[in-house]
Amino acid sequence: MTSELSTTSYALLGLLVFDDATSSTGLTGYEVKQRADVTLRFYWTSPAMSQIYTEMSRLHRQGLVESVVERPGRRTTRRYRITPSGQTALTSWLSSTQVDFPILKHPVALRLLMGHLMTPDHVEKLLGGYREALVDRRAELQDVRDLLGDNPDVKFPALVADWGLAYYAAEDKIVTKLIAGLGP
Amino acid sequence: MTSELSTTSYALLGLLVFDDATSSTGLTGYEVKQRADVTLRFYWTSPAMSQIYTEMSRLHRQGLVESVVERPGRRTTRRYRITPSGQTALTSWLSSTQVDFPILKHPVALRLLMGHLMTPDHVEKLLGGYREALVDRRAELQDVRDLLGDNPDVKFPALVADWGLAYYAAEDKIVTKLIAGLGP
DNA sequence: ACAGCCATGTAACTCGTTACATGATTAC
DNA sequence: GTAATCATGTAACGAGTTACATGGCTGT
Repeated sequence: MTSELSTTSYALLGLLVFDDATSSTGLTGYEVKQRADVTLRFYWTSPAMSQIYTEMSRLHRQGLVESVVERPGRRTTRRYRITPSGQTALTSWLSSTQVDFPILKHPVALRLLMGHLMTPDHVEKLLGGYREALVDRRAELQDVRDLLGDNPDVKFPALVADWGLAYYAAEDKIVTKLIAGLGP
Repeated sequence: MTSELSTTSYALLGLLVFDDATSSTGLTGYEVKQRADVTLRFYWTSPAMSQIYTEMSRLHRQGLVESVVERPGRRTTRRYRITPSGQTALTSWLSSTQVDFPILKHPVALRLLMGHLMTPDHVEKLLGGYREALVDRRAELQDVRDLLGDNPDVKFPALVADWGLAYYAAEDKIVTKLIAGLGP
């Protein structure tokens, strides 16, 4: 019955697991998207709203999440919570599956490859623009990191955020050197 | 006429540009795949064979590449070369398009996020396994880098390869620290 | 003769996106 | 009252993968 799920499905299930720990009534699709935007976005992807909803129905169909419909006013809101079956599925995915090597889709590096078709000025602008974007990204992730603090409940998310921050720092250093060494 | 192409299309066009500089008769789809495997793979993706062929027909339909059919024996081989129109398209893509921030799909970081569902031993194995994979990857890229040498024709590919090597080195450092700091 | 590489393509399918469509609630 | 945010879903499409199907050429 539990046919193969995509990694993204498991990622979303992971978000629900964290919510579950806070013994809440669950998350709406909308809220799942918000969580994804501050976590998954940095080292996986934050799926589009439409995909979140499709993914939630899929998980529900497979019994990995349960949904409760709320009607506080006139609006219908559906809250999702992970089920014990979902917990099991997630844990077994964590332990059993072979872990793929990360995939990097780097438009800047791709363009730099063809640097001989650009003016030196243009190449420098390309890399400079990337550095700026990197600074912004890093600041966004730093905000997330600050939010996590040293709360032991989110020890691992904090570790991952630190990882991301170190990665952005390294990338910044590399690109700075790259720019400096362009002339000769 | 030149409707929007995907980044992957331009990446493949980029491979043909390098081949063109060597004034060859062009590349077969099969050879394009081989080139992609040693360059694009590290910072974009190396498309499946089937996609290479589809992409080549698309580029051909749009006049960005020309194809020559060879029949040395009984087998039909089609070689692709970039056209002046393709050169223009590539150059204008390089200068005009807004450059997206890199996308990282990191299965290891994603799993670490849910570290509280794993045993400490398992977490360590996860990260350790990643470090090993990283070493392999790095060696593969180093081979490519060595091939490029200091030939000025491939100055930019060499720069990008160096970038990749520095990235893998940084990642290795970060993960090593991460493993060391897991206990407390 | 047999393995392994060279070579090309189609078909079915999945994942994910954007566009479309709709409407309630909240804060100013 | 009106803009922003909350909230949910469907439809059409694109990009990319695996599976399928076919066969020539080369080295041992």
